[in-house]
This record gives sequence, C-alpha cells and structure tokens, in this order.
Amino acid sequence: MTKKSAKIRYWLMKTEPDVFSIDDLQRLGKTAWEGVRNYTARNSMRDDMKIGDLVIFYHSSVDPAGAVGLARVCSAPYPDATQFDEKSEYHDPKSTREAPRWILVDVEFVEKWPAMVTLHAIKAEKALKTMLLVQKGQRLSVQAVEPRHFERVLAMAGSRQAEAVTA
DNA sequence: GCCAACGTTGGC
DNA sequence: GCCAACGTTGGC
Repeated sequence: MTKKSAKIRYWLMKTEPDVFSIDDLQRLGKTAWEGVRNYTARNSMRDDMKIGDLVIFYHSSVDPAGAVGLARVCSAPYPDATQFDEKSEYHDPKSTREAPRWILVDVEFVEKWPAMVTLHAIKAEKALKTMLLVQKGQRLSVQAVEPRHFERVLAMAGSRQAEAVTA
C-alpha cells in the first residue's frame, strides 16, 4: 500500500547574504533559521511549514536583490535558541524557556541556481505580477508562494527541480 | 542615505 | 482598546 504523500507547500525566505547566504547554506548543508522577529513570519514557520516544503532562497538588501536557489524545510518547529542568549543580537528578554516567543524550523540546501533571478526580472514577469514578494509595502521575510508562481520562478532560474514541481 | 510602508510599544 | 511615536525593512 502506497502511503499518500501530503501536498507540499512553497515558501520564500529572505536573508541578507552578508549575514547568511546560499553559499553558507550549501557549505553547512542545513541551518536553523534564526533571528526571525516578526509574528507573521514566525506563525508561518510554527503553524504552516512542514518537512519537505520547498523554499525559494532570496537575497535581500544587496545589489541586485533576488532569488538565488532552493532550500527545503527539514525539521519540525522548535524554539529559536538565540532568543535566550543574552549575547546574541536576537536576544529577547521578554521570552522565557517555559513560554518561548520565537519558533523556527531547520532548512536544508537543495540547489544554487546558475544565475540569480533578480527582483527586477520578477517584477518584469507578467505571470508574477500577483506574487506576494512584489506587492507594494510587502516585506515579510518568510512568505508563502503560490504553486504557479513557484513554478515560474524555477523555470526562469533553469532549475533542475522545475519539472518535478506539478501544479 | 532616503524614505514609504508597515509592525510594535506603551501611555492613557 | 486606541493610536501616536518609534523602530525596522528593504528597494532605490
């Protein structure tokens, strides 16, 4: 009997490459997605992300900004250790171990694309006009991506995974 | 460096 | 619970 696999979801996660880049992820293999201090982004990781979900890895605050590769959610949600670390810039004095405020997941490296899909290119692509990333004022660092948008970005990237994604 | 947009905080 | 003040994000 074949186990029916749950449908995976698609996400986009932003990072400043000076802090943590796709190359860092490739070198490490996987990482805890530390430092998210926005409730909406946290809620996505805590409530909606599942192991196996695919993530567009996005470099922000860099010129040019854009999507640089793919990652995959590889853990259940658990507390972000940096919130308890007084020496960390992510320390949150209002959070306790009994009731941790910040929850994260681990993500693992899948692939780095031959070339970045720039924000400029995403904005120029008609099929991506409604993608959350390019909506005015939108700045969530962890956001859901519609399957059709996800597919399109992967196609633009020449991703090896592109044909594996079905709508 | 600017600043629009948005999120969070805290006084009331 | 309101909302002004403040802080942050992130493209430009």
